[in-house]
Amino acid sequence: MAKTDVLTLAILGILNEQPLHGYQIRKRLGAQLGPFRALSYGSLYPCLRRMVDADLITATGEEPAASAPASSRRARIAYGLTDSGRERLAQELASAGASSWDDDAFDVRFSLFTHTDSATRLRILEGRRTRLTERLDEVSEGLKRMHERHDAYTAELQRHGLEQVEREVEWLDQLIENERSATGGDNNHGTADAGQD
Amino acid sequence: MAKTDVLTLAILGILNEQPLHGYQIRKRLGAQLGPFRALSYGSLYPCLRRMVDADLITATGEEPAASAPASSRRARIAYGLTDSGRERLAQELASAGASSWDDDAFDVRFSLFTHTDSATRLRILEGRRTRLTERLDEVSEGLKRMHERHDAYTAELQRHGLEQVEREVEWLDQLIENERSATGGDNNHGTADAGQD
DNA sequence: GTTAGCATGTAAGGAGTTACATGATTTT
DNA sequence: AAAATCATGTAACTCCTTACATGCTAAC
Repeated sequence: MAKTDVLTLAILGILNEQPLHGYQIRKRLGAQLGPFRALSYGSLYPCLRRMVDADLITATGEEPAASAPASSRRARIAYGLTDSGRERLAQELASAGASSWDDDAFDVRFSLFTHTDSATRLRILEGRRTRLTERLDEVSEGLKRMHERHDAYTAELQRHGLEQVEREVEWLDQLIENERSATGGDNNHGTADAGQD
Repeated sequence: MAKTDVLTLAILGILNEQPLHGYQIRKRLGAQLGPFRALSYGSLYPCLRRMVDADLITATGEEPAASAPASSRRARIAYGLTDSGRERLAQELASAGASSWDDDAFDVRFSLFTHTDSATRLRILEGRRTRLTERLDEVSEGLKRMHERHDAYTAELQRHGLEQVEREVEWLDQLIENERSATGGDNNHGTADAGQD
């Protein structure tokens, strides 16, 4: 099973809704994953190229119709998923490995939750939660063993960092709770939206 | 004026207090900048090498004393600042350019605030605050222009991201206020701790 | 005596950015 | 007609990680 990196997955998710140009993919990515995470073209286009080579997407050059042959517009390439790409996306959406809750992967997986089944959503949220609390523990351990104490500013930086992580954990707790109560009911939407129809 | 990257600055700051081995520098870095940010040796040692070449630090091999010539212990290298290194650190601590409030540089600068004068601290905090509110604005703009709406999960991710940034701004506001009231008084400690004594 | 932690390094490679190079379309 | 935005791409470079290679020292 070929490895799918985070960027590839994000693009697969975006193109699942509709074919788009490279430029538009970039904007979408920026809009979905926040103000940061704005990817450069120097990263995007080579990735699209690789995806075409791997037969996950097709590049459709907009060929000027017979109507206006004179104004041959510059290549505007629309990228769309192949069957193979749709299959790969479905595969990834059903998985919940460590790479789903890494710092850089979690938000991409989360932004695809509408197309993920409830059980997988829960596993990812819990995995992420465990990852964060592990970190919290590491810091506490580190603080205990630290012989040389921090100055006031360094301590404040540390305190603030811990607080941010704690809040993230609370956020996850809420989401997990919601997910659990929804599962008890009837709501399990989107299970196979990415699959074959 | 030679450019000082973030890692170099962090090391300069750590070695200003006492000479340390590479291994210890790494631990310190991890302890000061949080559980993440743990640097690999593959990054650290080449940087130390560059710093030695640039005459910012000296590498002192621990030579076995006459007492125990048999157990010639493996090279344990203590790194310490040169005068040139101390000068460079003082220079950096007095500056407050854009590179002081970038995501990856801000916490390093902050962890050195004890050795930074009050005016510079204030400028850095304000610069960081401006950077963050600019981001907040960008997102709002983006949301306004977005035609295709987000699904519930993507919206939640966005909301949470904004909330985290807002909290960071509140944190900065507190720090800025503290800094202002302290300046009014007498407190301006540490101004030239890194300078010549 | 064996595991865990201390200690130093190199080589290969991954994932991304910046700067460059080009040109079309829409808005002001 | 100028400016902004849409649009595609490449080459060089930066920064960092992983995997490897080596060996000492303290604790259990």
